[in-house]
Amino acid sequence: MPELAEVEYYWRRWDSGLGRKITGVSVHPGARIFRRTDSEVIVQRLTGTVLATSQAHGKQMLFGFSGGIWLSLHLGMTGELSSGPRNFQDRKHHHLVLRQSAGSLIFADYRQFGEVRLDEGSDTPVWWRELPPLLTSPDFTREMLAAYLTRRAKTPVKSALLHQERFPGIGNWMADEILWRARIRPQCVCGRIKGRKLSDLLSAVISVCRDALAVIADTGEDPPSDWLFSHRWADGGHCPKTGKRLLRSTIGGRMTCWSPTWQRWPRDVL
DNA sequence: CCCCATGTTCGACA
DNA sequence: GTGTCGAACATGGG
Repeated sequence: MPELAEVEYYWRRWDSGLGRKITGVSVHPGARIFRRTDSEVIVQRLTGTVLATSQAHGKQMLFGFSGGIWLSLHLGMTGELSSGPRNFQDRKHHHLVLRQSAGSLIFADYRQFGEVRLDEGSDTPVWWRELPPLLTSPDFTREMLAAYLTRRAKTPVKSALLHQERFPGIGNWMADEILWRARIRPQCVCGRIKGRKLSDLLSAVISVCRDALAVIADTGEDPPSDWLFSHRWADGGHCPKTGKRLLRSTIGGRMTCWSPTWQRWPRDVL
């Protein structure tokens, strides 16, 4: 699930633990999510600290603890954050549980494409500060987008939108949603997107991020049925704009869905 | 048993 | 340097 807005939703599941002490940490040693930072290190460093801050940036989340400890989480394909009772009994996929007197903060990721990382220092980790500008911030500009499209001139725009170095938080369904709003075929190579279409793409990137956050981040609910979202998962879906059959195929190794008559630009592409 | 999956990384190769 | 492809990771669902 987790793309920009779902990450925002999950990140807030740990709000109940802010300002509270970590009395213990339960881990599943050897789980793949600990491939970067050993689970024992996490237990040692976090136990006894206070969860002080939390923030999200695209698909990344960062939790700050007293004593200059930073825990960052990536949800991968199937990661989830939640809270539970103090005596929460961790089961098979609850790989990391932070214990507090008032409750438990839980990270579960059954496929374990997600990752846990620990950094130390009085300020946020350097890599965190160097993350690319959020797509909803004024620092993400038309010039930036244009430059990236030029650099990836031969790449299908669908694939380019998945690059986290330029489009932090965009995932597979958001990329399809953006191109549907901009009325651009996903196979279109980046080098062809200029002028009016560049403007369409820019506003679609920003509006899909904004709207997804507005709709999903508070409740975790799916977007409404007038988005492409709910029609793109299986063969046989219909475009909410035209009512016509959606097409699906693989681009850059990822399932892609589009509306052939609605997204008819460029006309010579497929 | 088979195939598929909202992610990322890495190696091989053009 | 750019781009593509497949594999790998671990698990469950159809």
